[in-house]
Amino acid sequence: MVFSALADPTRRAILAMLLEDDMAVTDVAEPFEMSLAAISKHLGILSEAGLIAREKRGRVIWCKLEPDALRTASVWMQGFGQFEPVDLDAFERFLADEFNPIDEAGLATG
Amino acid sequence: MVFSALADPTRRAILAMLLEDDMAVTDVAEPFEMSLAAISKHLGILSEAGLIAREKRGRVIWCKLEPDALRTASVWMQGFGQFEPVDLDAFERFLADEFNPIDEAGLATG
DNA sequence: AGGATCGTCAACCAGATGGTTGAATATAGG
DNA sequence: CCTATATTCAACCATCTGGTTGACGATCCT
Repeated sequence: MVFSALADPTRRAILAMLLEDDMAVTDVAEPFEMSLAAISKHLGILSEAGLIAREKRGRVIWCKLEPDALRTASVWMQGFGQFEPVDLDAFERFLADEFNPIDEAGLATG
Repeated sequence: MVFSALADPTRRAILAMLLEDDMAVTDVAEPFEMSLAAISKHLGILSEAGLIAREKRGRVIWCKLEPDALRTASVWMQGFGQFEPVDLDAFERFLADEFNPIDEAGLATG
């Protein structure tokens, strides 16, 4: 379920990282202060929700954002929001603000 | 947290009901096959997430949708969705489709 | 005042969730 | 082939979640 997947700050942080670029599982895990297995589980949940896709190349699994699921859920939510068109700047603000999942998630500093 | 609040099908069903009109707690609970106390908890979570507001008039507490929180979260999600403007019809389809929370939630039939 | 209705609170319970560790699988490379 | 790397799997654990029931406070009505 998309919303359950988004409910966890670690997973939102992962999505934010993948917004920058596709990443290998190990690299996704690197900034977090938790085990690789935990991150692997999170990636499984994100994948199950359709929010990311995983593609194996050699022994490395590449993760990339799958924006459709988010768009879909966003449509649902906008149904309640009375459809004022959304502006890009607001998103930038959130990424630098308290809504920022990176701050909430237990990221290693450095 | 908005996304945790949205993660539960009962709560999404409640939001869909409130989209129609403001409702008293008892009336919100009526179609569900669970106790009033359970619904009261759900309303507390929705309220905590800023998704609804509750106003006491006499002994009745009226619940109404608070679309700002949804708009806010929707903005965040659209940040990942590459910002194609969203159309209203899509929302209508969801309400009649598998994304419909009313079907997922344990609603009494009739 | 007294009874019925509206809603929440508190205690409790089963199952889901998010984390851990250690073993297992698959691939790359010397 | 052998070892190191990349990732998942399985078992386990603590905490959160969503439900229950029964008691309670507040309000309306007669």
